[in-house]
Amino acid sequence: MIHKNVPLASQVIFEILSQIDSGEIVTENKELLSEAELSHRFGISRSTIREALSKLELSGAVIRQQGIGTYVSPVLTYYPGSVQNWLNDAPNFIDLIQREGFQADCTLLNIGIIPANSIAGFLEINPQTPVIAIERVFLANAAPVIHSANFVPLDLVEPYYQEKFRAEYQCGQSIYEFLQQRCSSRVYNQKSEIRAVLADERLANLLSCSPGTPLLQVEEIGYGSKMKPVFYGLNHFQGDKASFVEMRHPTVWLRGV
Amino acid sequence: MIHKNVPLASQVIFEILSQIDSGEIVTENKELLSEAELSHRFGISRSTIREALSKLELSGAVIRQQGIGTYVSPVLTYYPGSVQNWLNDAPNFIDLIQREGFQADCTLLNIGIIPANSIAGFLEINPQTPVIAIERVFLANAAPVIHSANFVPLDLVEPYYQEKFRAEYQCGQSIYEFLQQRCSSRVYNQKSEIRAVLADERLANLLSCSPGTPLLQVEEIGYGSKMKPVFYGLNHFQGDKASFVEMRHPTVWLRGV
DNA sequence: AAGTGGTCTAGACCACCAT
DNA sequence: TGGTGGTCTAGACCACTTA
Repeated sequence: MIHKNVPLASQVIFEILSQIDSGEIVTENKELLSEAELSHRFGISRSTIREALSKLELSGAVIRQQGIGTYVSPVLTYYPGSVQNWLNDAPNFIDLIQREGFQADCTLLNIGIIPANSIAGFLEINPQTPVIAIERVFLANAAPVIHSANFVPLDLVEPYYQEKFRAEYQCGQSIYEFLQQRCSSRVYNQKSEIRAVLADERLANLLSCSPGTPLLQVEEIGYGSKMKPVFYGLNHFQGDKASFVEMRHPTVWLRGV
Repeated sequence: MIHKNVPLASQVIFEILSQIDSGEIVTENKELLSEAELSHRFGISRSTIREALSKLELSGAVIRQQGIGTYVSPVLTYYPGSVQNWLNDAPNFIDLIQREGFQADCTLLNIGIIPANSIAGFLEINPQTPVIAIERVFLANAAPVIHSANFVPLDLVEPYYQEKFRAEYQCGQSIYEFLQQRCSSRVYNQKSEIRAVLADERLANLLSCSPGTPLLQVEEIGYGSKMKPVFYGLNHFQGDKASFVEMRHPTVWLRGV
């Protein structure tokens, strides 16, 4: 069942993940069918199969070993049915909280236009350049768990929206959705820096915890078209309620060089 | 200057990074030469050029935009000459500390054979199965900054080494080097979970900080051949002295699905 | 020796963006 | 309209592992 206007490799990814769930194409102890076999079974060239497998490998879903075969990650075999989660890891805090089974809410603390000042460097603009600042708290079952501050250069925001953002801002929206909808900008790339910090008076107050509580601080710079910085974000997560999971692999591995 | 037995794509990656540094193939405002132009200039098929660019994109070094072009990451343009660091992100704590300009040292706290017990699940073995446990502290300019505990199933360790690990263990070695050298195992894939925690009495003592100091806790499971778990690690980083940097990008992005 | 994934080519066509 | 990156194919050969 081939759809038009959807890359074959994407459809192959979806098919492979689905059939991993149902066990159709996993021969035994996590081993996947060979590339040649998949190519034949789907009626698609091996190059395209390989492209799909590459993406799956990079997302940590499988590993491939020359001369042996392709193996399925325990993350997938532990949680069969997790295909959808695997594909859509959209970092929307509301979704993130709901996915964990909590009632999710968002409170807007502040929204306004200020000079970039100390974050000008991250956004590669002048300190006087105005940015739109958005400060929010996200709640899980009514308890605050994430504090989030985002800053977007004002000249990116579409003119019509600059006039009425106070009235029309949608609080639950992720910064990516905001950039897409209000700035016609996509985030292509993002630099994240993760640290452990203690809650100060203000954060403790906003997150309903005591000062000195451990927090995960995530500082982000998002890059849009032509590597132009489109937002700066500073987020704090309650340490005992949040964690980051990451699958790692050798990124650029140079054999012999 | 083409070498044999080294994949062309790897050589292309190296050439591209070098020539980005020297500015040869960056036309203006971070824009790279087109794929066709690179293909012609290197005398290599466009598919191979594309493979190299894919890896560079996934490592965050460039972004590509359909209909526009390929752009170089600020990480590279900010720090020209950083090519080598970009290629070798070997997670060896000693190197990591030295790279930041400190004197690096390592202290072995404990090494021994114990039953897997509570970490058996992570290693997919029985609780009674023996594992080799290695507990270390890493120091920067003589101040302890990282506490590291690693556990490797004993049956992976080569028999000859099981007898004399106490005498011959090399403390500065990363767990990856240990697995390679003493277990003939490679780590293909790794799951990392990052949290913020407070130092307890014992950790505070080992890290020369007061109880209640914020720490980054990184819990790791390394997977080797055929997705077999080869080590479990629990590391703690002094929060104010360590941070993780990560370049993100849409991992598996399904157009239209 | 057989089977696996890894590399590489040449060429075709499509989707997107600027002008 | 022309140029860019994105998709896809068919086929060849290489490198590695296991038996």
